[in-house]
Amino acid sequence: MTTESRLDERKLDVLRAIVQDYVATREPVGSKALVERHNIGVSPATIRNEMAALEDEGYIHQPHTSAGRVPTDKGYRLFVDRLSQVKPLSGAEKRAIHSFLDGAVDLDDVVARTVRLLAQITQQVAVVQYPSLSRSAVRHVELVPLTPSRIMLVLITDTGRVEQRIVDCGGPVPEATLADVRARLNAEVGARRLNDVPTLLEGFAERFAAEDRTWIGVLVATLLDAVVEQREERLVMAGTANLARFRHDFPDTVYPVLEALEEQVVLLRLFGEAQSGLTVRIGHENAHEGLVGTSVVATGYGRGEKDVVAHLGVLGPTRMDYPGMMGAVTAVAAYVGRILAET
Amino acid sequence: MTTESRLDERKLDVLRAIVQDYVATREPVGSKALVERHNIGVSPATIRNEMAALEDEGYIHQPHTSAGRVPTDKGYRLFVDRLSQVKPLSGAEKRAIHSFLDGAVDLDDVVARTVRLLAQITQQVAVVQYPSLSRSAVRHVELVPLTPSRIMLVLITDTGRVEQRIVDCGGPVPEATLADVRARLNAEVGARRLNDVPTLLEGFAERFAAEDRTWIGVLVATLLDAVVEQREERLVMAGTANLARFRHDFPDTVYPVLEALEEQVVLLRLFGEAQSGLTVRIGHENAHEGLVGTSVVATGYGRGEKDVVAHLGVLGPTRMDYPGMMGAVTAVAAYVGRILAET
DNA sequence: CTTGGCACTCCACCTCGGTGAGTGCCAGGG
DNA sequence: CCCTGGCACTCACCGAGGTGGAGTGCCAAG
Repeated sequence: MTTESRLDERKLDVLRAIVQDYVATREPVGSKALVERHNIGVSPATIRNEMAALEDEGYIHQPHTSAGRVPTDKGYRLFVDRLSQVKPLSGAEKRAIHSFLDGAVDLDDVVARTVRLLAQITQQVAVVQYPSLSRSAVRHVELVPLTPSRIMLVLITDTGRVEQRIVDCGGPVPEATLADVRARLNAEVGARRLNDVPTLLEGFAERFAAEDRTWIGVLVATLLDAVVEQREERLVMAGTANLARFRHDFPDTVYPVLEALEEQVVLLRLFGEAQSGLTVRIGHENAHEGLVGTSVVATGYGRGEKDVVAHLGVLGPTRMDYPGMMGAVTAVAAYVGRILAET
Repeated sequence: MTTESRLDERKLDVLRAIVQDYVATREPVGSKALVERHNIGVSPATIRNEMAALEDEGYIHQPHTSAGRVPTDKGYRLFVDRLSQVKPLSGAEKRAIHSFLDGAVDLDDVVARTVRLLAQITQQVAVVQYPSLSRSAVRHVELVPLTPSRIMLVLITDTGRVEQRIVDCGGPVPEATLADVRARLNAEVGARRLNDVPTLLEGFAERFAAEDRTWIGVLVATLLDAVVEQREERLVMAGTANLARFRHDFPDTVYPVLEALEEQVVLLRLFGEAQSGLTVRIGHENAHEGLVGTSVVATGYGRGEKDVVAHLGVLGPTRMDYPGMMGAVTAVAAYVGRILAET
């Protein structure tokens, strides 16, 4: 049948071998070298025929006549989808995750350690997204008087995130009123999802005495602002130095890549389109000019299977060790999830 | 006299011209090109003699025979110390600072915007240190019950920084007791410098009922931990992509520089040794292997002249526009200081 | 379908002068 | 005493060949 003839078993073996060798050596792999390194029981000439077919189908590509073959993005895609499996971490790496992450004191620290860890074990650029506000729930809202007429509003979420805003009330606010507002605010939104907060607080100010409604309105508005804040889709990154080590893998320079990485928007989109599970995006699939030539391996993380609060992942040249990266990313995500669940 | 002969006026002019031309063109500057671009009223031959003297004294250096001259670190040092003055920002740049920084909502945001701004106007790598805890004062300590026996401790400083810790009390704590502790805690340390907090809280737990002393002891210990936390010497960085643009200025590669920049310790030391005023550190003066070849222009910032809470600065190739960098760094520091003073 | 052989292609590397910018030195002039 | 023009010298840079080797495609035979 056609599927059999077009993706015959040995042809896939050849593709797999090409990907592995090219990832290992960064040199176009020729038919002879291939039969030497892998014990396929056929001659170079046979391999050449297979290669010609693979090239016709767009899985590999020849930089120039009389050079070996290099996988195309399509070739890597097939490799990831069908020819490889996630490589579990070594014991040493698992232990490294434990010792590295266990000392974290708060959310900032967890995120900071995670990103450095990921960069270190993958030797790539690591990106970790802060647990998104919108998917978490309110743990507590605190109102702290700074001066008689100014209040600091502190929003604490169950992911451990803390947001703060200063509210100017326009005039002095008695401590008793403040305590009342604080209590009713917490009664209203405590333990509720942030997504629901805007609905819950509709008409909140009207329940108070007329003279207080103005500043309470401002207060609520500020709180809502903090809740929906887009900026809060924050990211941290580490391991950019690793890019320089792979500079031979980029057509001319690392510059466009570094540039793309500094644009928060680009990075957020990288994750925005990602599924909650393990996602691999290869080369041109990234749909950003600076990132053709790079692949992203990402996954969601959270306090449980279903509860994805953000994403994390690594970015490197398309010529990367996909099975290894996938293993590292999933393992780190799982461990971070466990830590989040504990706090 | 000897000083006159060793640093004669024209020789300094020549050095200044060499630095300026080299910074502008990145090419070793020869005697002929120099007389053409600057209207010094002498011939190339004369300049050659001056150059030979400057080279003897170690201010400039010849990459190879029959090439022009390049300033040495010592040459840049003299240029910065005696041959240049801080270049004020253009109106457009000042306006950019305003519009960029004015929208900040909280401390994190101020820091994030500042570092991006600095990277953008200097076209170098920008580094901003978070206002250090140790130099700021307590604004408020909040205790939020999460479960009957667990409390979230939130420390708010007058620089707008917020620290949080979770405290396990081992058993249920009545709300009334908690309120009492909160009130007395704030009475004790409110508006005091963080440095003084350990002393102020000595014996704090003893003032309460015996059955509460244990958990209050834990609480105080956690608070002190947050106060002295070293990790809090945090930094943010932006503009690493600019390094790639200057890759021709680095002997072989940007890699060691990126690597050095990823080590928090290295960066902290960069600032740690810096004065509160404007500091320029050139090439080997940085005393870090990866950073020979780079210069750092840094300054302290804070809510006033005397009140330096942290540092910020830029890092780039030694071949940088020192007067411009110095102007940008001081201007940004001043503006950030003003914003801090407002909140 | 596989295999060895063969002719061909093209990159990577090296060598080798030519060119030009820049220097150091020297002797003459103000 | 300092400046200047002249002159010989040095050396990086560049482009033009020339060579070797790896790899291919095709074909005829097994």
